[in-house]
Order: sequence, then C-alpha cells, then structure tokens
Amino acid sequence: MTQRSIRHRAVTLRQVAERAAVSRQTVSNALNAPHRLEPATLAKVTKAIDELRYRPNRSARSLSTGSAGLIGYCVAQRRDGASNSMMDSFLHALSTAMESVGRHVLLFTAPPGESGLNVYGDLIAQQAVDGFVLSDTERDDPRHRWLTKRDIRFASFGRVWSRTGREPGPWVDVDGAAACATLVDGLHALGHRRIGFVGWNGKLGAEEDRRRGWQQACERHGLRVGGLYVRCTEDTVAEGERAAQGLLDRAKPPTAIMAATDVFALGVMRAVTKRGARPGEDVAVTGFDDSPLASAVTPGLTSVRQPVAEIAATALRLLYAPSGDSEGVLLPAAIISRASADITTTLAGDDRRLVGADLRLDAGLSTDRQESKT
Amino acid sequence: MTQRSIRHRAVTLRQVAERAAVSRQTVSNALNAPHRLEPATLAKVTKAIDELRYRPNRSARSLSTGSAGLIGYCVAQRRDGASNSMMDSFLHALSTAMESVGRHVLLFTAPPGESGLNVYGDLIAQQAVDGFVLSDTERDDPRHRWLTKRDIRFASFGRVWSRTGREPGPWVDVDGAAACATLVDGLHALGHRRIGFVGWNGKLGAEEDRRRGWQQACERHGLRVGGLYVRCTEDTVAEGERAAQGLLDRAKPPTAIMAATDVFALGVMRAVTKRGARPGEDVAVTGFDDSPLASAVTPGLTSVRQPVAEIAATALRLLYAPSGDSEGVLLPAAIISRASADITTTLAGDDRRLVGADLRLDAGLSTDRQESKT
DNA sequence: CTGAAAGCGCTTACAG
DNA sequence: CTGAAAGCGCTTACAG
Repeated sequence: MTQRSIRHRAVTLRQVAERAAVSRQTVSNALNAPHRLEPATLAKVTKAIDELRYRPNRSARSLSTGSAGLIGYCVAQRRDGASNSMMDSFLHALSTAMESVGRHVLLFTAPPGESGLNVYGDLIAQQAVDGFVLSDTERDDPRHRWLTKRDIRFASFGRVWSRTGREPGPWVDVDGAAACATLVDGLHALGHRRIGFVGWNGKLGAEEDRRRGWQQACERHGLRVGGLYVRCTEDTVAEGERAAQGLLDRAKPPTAIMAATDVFALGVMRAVTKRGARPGEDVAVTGFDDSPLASAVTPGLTSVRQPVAEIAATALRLLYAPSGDSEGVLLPAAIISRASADITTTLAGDDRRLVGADLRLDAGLSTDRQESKT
Repeated sequence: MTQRSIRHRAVTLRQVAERAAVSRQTVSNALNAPHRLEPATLAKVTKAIDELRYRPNRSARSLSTGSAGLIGYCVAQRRDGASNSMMDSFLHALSTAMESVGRHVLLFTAPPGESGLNVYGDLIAQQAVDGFVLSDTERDDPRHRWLTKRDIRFASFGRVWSRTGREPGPWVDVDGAAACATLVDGLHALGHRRIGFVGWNGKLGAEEDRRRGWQQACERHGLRVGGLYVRCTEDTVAEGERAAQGLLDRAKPPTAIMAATDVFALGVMRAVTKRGARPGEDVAVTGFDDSPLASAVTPGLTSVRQPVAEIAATALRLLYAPSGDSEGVLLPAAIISRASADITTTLAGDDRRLVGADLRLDAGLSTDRQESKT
C-alpha cells in the first residue's frame, strides 16, 4: 500500500506528440480541430493517443480556454420530513446532460441570504465554474437579480417569478398549472363537484402556479373554490394532514383533495384514513412530483411527474446559448394515475392534450403498472 | 442583455501585487504561507485582496499543485419505486465536508460494469479529480480492486466486503449489525418472541450485515430464526409486501418484522394492513435508513438513522490521509423510535449502549417528537 | 496543412 | 523575509 503515495505522472500531450512524431500543436488540433489534419496524420495521432490512453489535462485546458467545463449546482439541505427526491433524479439528469458535452456538475452548499450569494460569487471569481443551474426558485428570487447584475451566467429550473415583469435570466419550468387543470378535469369527469386544494404559503412560485391551475379549471367547470383552499405553513406530512382536516371539517367537505406536493398528499391521505374513510374510494387524493413516496403508499398516489431529463437538457442549452437572450421554456408534465384518484379512463383519447399545451414529450397519461398489479 | 456576452476578466494575482506594491511571489505567500510574511506586509496584501475581491484561479492553482481540489462522486440512477434519499443527505454532508477544506464535489454518472470503471479512469487521467468517494458498495465491489490496482485514491462509504480478507482501500461504514441487534433487544423487551427479517438477495454487503445483527441477537435471546428470514429479489415496496406475506402465512407468524430497508418496511406495513391488522399494535415493524418515508407513513416507522455528516467527514479524512494505509472505520447508528415499534421505553438507561459499540456520536436512542405529536 | 512561440494564472524551489 | 525565474499542460493566433 506504500505504493499509493507514489503518484503516477499522467500522460501529457507532449508525449503523444513524440510518439506520433508530430508537433504538439498537431496533437492539439487532432483533439480540437481534427478537420484541419490530413487523414493520415490524424490516424497517426489518434493511434498514439489510444496507445498511451492520453486524456487532456482539465486544469491546463481550462486555464487556456477560460472555461472551467463545470457548472455549479447548490444542494439544498434536506428538511426533516420533507422529501426533495425530485432533486435526486434531477441531479442525475443534469449530470448526464453535462457529460454528453464533456462537462460536469460541481456541487456546493450555500447558507440562505446574502452570504449565500457570496458563495456563488466566489465560485465565479475562482473561475471554478462557468455558471450555475438554479433550482428551488422562489418568487422574486434574489439570486436572479444578483447574478444578472454581475453578468454571471445561469439557467433557472423554475420560472423567474418577478413582479416587475422583466425576466432576469433564462429559465425552464414545468407547466404545473396545466397539469393541475388536467387533474381537475379528470376528477370532474369522475363526478367530483367539490375539489379542495392543499397549498403552501412558502415563497415558491410553483405553488402559486399549481393552485392557479386548480382554480381556473374549477371555475371553468362551474365549481366553487371559495373555502376549498388551505395553505400549509411548512412542507411536512403533519401540515398536510392538518390542512386536510380543515377541509374535511366543513359542512360540505370536498370529495376530492388535490395537494401541491406529494408530502402534503400523504398528510391528506392520513387525515382521510383517520376518519375511517378510504383514499381513492371515499375521497380522491392527488399529489405532485411523483416522488418514491407516491408509489410506496397504499393506495398508490396519483401524482404529476416532471420531465427531469428534458428540464436538465434545456437548462444547459440556455446556459451555454451563444446569445444572452433571456428565454423561458415551459415544458408539459405527465399525470401518473394510481388508485388514490384513478382518472385514467376519464381522460382517454382526445383529452390527453390537456396534459400540456405543447406536448413534446411522451407526456401523455400513463398508468403505473407496477402499482396496479399489487 | 447583450452585456452578458462580455465576459469580465477576473482579478489576478498580478493585479493584487501591483496594488499592494509587492512582488507576485509575496501575494502567493500571503495566500499559502502567511507565516513567512512580516505582519505589516501581510496586512498590506490582505487589504489589496479584500479591496479587489481577489480569488485565486482554480485551474491555475490546480495546474501548479497537481491537485484538482475536487473529488468525484457517482450519482446512481434512481430506480423507480426505490428511494435513495439517504444519498440525498449524504451528498449534502459530503459537499459541506469538502467545502470546509476549500474543495468541492464533482458529480458524474457511470454505466454498470467495465465501461463504468473507465469513467473513473478517464476522470483521473484528465486530473479532473483527486480521487473518489464510493457508495452503494457491493460485496467484492470491482471498483475497489480496480482503483487500488491503478493507484487511484478513494474512500468507500460501505465496507470493503472482500472474501479474500484483504482490504483494498479505506472505508467508513455504519454498524448495521449493532443497530439491528439493538432493535431485536428492544422488541424482545417488548415481549416479542418471534421476530422475522425481510432482507434482500442483492449484492449489497450492508444487507448481510443487518441480517447478521438480527440473527445473532435473536440467538442470544434464545429466539428461533429458522424460517423467519425472507429475501426480496428487488428493492421495491411490492417485494417487501410479498416477503411479509410469506412470513404472515406461517402457522406461527412473527409478531414483529424487521426489514433491511425502509422501502421493504413499507411493504411489510402494507401486508399487515391488508390482513386487517395494525402495524405497531398487532405486528411491530422496523425499517432502516430513516428516509423521509419513515416519518411520512402512518403509523410512523421505527428506523435506523445513519450519521451522514460523520460518515462524510471520515471518508474525506481517509481519502486525503497522508499515509496510504487502508483503514476501516465503523460508526454507530441511531435508532429512531416511532409508533410502528415503540421501543423507546424498553431501551432506556444502560441499554442505550447497545446502539453502537464505540459510541462517539449522540447516537443514543431518540424519539421523533414531530411524529409522536401527530 | 503543419510548426515554433507566447500566454493562461498560479506555485515552488532558488537566490539575494 | 522578499524577489526574479522556471514550469505546470494546455490552446490559440501567427508564420511558413
């Protein structure tokens, strides 16, 4: 094991050049502009590269090009009881997307507030990253203004919910309003006429978006919404349960309850169960995020799945886009129908379009087979 | 927005030197060997650094020192229905630990098998990372041998479960056997005499460790284990449910069922519920990982929490340890008692030591207050 | 199409 | 304790 202290010196471009009997410049060209080389020369260099298993040194390349080949992503502290498992799969998607262009994701943490922003600034000052992919976007997120002002590249997963109307920076987001409207349509077709909504008074713009989808769809169907909206104070199962209790205590309780997150939905199911009622049979319940929780509970939770791979790919496209235009991209989500609100049948055929305005993905309606088997 | 295309040139060490009216060398010393400078000189340089908000260029530094200041971590693809939310919090802990020494985590993905190993090799060849932190360790994990052979630094979260007895590389792990033994002790004190175990036939050594803890503790108490062990074929709730059904179908079914993961435990709870029995009252159920799932279900799931922060810190200590000795560190876990198996009272006082052999953490028994309030 | 030269921004022996 | 010099391993205009 003493061997470990001897660091092998890595193969350099110079050694490749010597082996291939060409200049270093030519090796660099073989790597970065192969079209400039004669086929024979290119083959010779490529052969040497393969034999030596040569890989260009990242730091040296970055120092020359001025690009780190890395983007920063801030990992949020997991709040207890909360589940950002969506982030888990987003991170995988983001990493995959970066690798497809030879880049990687650098992780960091940042405290909330101004000092947190300095972490972003330091990373840029060190040229450790080329820019940032933001998530957990809040309404009037300070990061957007701060980064834009300093001319730091970023792309935001989550709309830039600015009150001013101006959009500082590019974003990609999922059409939560459309997804929730589709859920309302499905529940309405199932016969539900009182549909409640459990939201959150947090600063996340996504909540507002989802609630708006619920409200507008209800109004479109002529359903009342007054008194059927309850806000939670924090993102926990207990809060979701408390909110649902408030709804179920009404003289005319809702027969269906939609929740802004899966975590809340779990609380709703718990509240329903505690009253001796059965989720999915006596009271329909839906969530949002399609976290592992959704397929784990009994009955399975009908939820909304976000297209993480496309979100990640779009974010990177925006981040590295040559033009600095602030573009916004809205992607459709997919409804995953399970036993807690089986809207599969009610939304067959033409109604599938309701899932998203510009249906680019396989964002249609799908049933979790795994679940229905059980 | 056209402004964005103009990249601000970052402040360099040279500019700091000019402003402070010293040589560049002196600025570098102020950064890396401040003790060599006279207090007055140091103050002068520090002032210039602050005024200019100077941060050393990472690529340049890496190129000089030969250290990337980055370690690689492979993000696993989330399997549907499974939950590696433990990994979520581990990633946060790992990032935090790296930042405390001015380093960061680089994320990457790798396909299973040999081609996946090449991803590790390429990252090192590029000198993009100094080494790796491994997780999801399997028995005879090929990565350990492969990396050791190539003299690539790594630290493994998860023991190196080698059949040969030799330990290729340093590791840090959680004493799952001790934690499961403690659960058995608690259940035994509660009066349970038939305790089943739902495991997994996967290649994860952690499963074997947990099962062993269960088995040895049962034998110590004179409880039978024959026929009370069922293996799942995949890490899903449905499999956990199927396994539990097998146990509950026995002539003398277990009155308590321990599961190797929270996901399995959820399946166990589902199986219990489907038979009209109540988890925590008719049949005690425990899980492992203390994922968000554990506090989300009803009743709350008694589970085992791994000390992620200390795991991360230890992994980095081993990774950057000057000596290349292969050290192994076993950390104790904490039992989180909830309603599915309320062993809080039975394990009061002296028995707390059972949680882990060398109790360094606050790894004692704790009750999830959040949960018990509900 | 190919090659010698300068430079990216640091750090680290080596003289003074 | 401080300073001029070389070098880390690339890339990118610039001549040939």
